[in-house]
Amino acid sequence: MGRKEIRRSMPLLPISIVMKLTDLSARQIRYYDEQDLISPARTEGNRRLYSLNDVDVLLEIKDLLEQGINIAGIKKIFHMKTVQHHIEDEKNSGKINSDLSDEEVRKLLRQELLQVGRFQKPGMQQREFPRFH
DNA sequence: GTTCTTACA
DNA sequence: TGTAAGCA
Repeated sequence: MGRKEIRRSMPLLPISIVMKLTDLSARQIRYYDEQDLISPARTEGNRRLYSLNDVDVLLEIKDLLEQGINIAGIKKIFHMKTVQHHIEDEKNSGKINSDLSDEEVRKLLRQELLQVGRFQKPGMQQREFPRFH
């Protein structure tokens, strides 16, 4: 992890500030924490301290939520993003994906993304799904 | 005064 | 998710 990432993951903000920054309620922010979508640090007094990175993730969650995707779908999308990042890391570290080609992996991820549509909140209007390359 | 957990509508 | 209670 580089210095830049270390700064972005530095615990700095109390929940009141994060609420204003994301326009999410304390209830929602704590709930997404419970769902392991974010992992804010804690003070000695057990108060959550959020990083700029946490704020970014919360904004992403908010965006996906507004697109009608539920928590299960958001978790899946985040997981896919993680997998994709690992693939890119391997690629950049000189390693070669022996079993599946890069294109095949993207194809699989795309298929999974389409399945996220089954994680739509009931009674919500359909909107375009986020794109993956 | 602010935040936390737990519980209930 | 909102809100209230009782703590820290």
